[in-house]
Amino acid sequence: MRILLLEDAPALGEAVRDQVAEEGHAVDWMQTLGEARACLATTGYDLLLLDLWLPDGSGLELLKHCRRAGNTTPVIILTARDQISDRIAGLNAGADDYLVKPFDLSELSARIAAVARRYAGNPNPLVKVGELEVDLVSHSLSRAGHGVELTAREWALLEAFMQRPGALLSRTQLEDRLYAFGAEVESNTIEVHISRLRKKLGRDAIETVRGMGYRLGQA
Amino acid sequence: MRILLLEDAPALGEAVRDQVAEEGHAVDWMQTLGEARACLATTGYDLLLLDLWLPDGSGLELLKHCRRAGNTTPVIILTARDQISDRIAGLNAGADDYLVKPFDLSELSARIAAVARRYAGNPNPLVKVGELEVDLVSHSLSRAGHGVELTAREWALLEAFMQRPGALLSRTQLEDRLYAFGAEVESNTIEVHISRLRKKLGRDAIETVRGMGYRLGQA
DNA sequence: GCGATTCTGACAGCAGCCTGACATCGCGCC
DNA sequence: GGCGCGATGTCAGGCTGCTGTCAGAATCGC
Repeated sequence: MRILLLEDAPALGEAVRDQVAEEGHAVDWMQTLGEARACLATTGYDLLLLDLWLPDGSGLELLKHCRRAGNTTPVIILTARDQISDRIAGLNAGADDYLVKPFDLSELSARIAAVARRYAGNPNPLVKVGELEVDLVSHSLSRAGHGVELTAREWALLEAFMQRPGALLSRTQLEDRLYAFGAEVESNTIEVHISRLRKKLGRDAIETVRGMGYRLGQA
Repeated sequence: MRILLLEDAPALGEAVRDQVAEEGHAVDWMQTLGEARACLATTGYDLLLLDLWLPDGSGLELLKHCRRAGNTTPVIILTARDQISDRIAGLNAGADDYLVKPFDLSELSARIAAVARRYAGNPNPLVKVGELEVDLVSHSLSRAGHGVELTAREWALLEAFMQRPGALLSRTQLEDRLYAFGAEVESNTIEVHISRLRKKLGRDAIETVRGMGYRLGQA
């Protein structure tokens, strides 16, 4: 396959390039958005490996632009640390998979192989929290193997928790997350939504910290 | 097979010619409408590869002319990127498939192979979703074994869903997909098209996720 | 036991969605 | 050019069920 690698860190870029090349793929390694854009305009690729944070912009922009243009080339995102928010944004923008830095080169190989297979009908990547399996692409969710439907607000709540795993979120933080600026909410809306979420996810899925807020259970 | 390639850009034309020739097909590469017309008049082809924008006119004219004359030779259109209107016009004019520039030569090979298979009487690979069978190559579709005709917009919608199986697509994503940049759409066009698609595909084919978007049913 | 806090069932209002009807546009045909 | 037809965009009326609100019950900490 012909692969475009966009990664500004020299050490990592070189390592990835060598690894992938060794497996028989043709790799074009670019270090800036501009270069990558130029390559995309002139060459067809079978796979894109995108770092999100680059000196001249975000790889997300590149991805969105491609998708808007009808380009369906598979994309694997390389995110810094455990920025689930980045992953969510990436998958929403049309990425197929993601890898968290630092990653094992053999894991990268596995994902590349998986992407190749995906065209044979493999499922979307899943994020697991306890007995929950979250599919950020299809916005679907299963609990202990059984499908669960969420409403828009419930999904937004769950996303808020997933972006900062294990974090304690105050009611105010959650409100800021669910409602646009200025849209003040009175009463105990958040509590009600937490209650509804618990009914669907299981009572222990969300832990109450009295006087402080809520936390997504790690059980 | 004997293939007529009509493409005025020298670099691309040469690359395509070499690639296709390498796969054992006979290629006649022409750079103007006039030349191509002359070839068509004197030679029988198994496949036409048409660029739409040429120095002396539009490949569309050639295509329409052929179809009007009862010529059913398979046609693959090579469009500049983002020109969705061109694609729609091309398909309406009787093209069998299109490729968006820049495209991967291997993708071109795949499409040509698909044409060759059909030519040899073998069916294209079908994608099945529920009771639907979709042939993305020949742009044909059947529901529960019975053929279904879709309009251009309906195809574009269905394609968007098929390219990311199971994904939840927001109204905005779908709009980006159906309409070129800048062509702002007001009102509930997407909803209406979804409704029309459902009428043809069956009510359960497309699932509504209130407040978030739509998903192609997996049933 | 008592106050503070949180949970949850019930309900009404309305945002979001569906769909039939109509206007418009482009295209082919005569 | 005139005509007919199908595709597409727009709109409005009607319906569904999400969502915010409230109040009473339950729980917690002391």
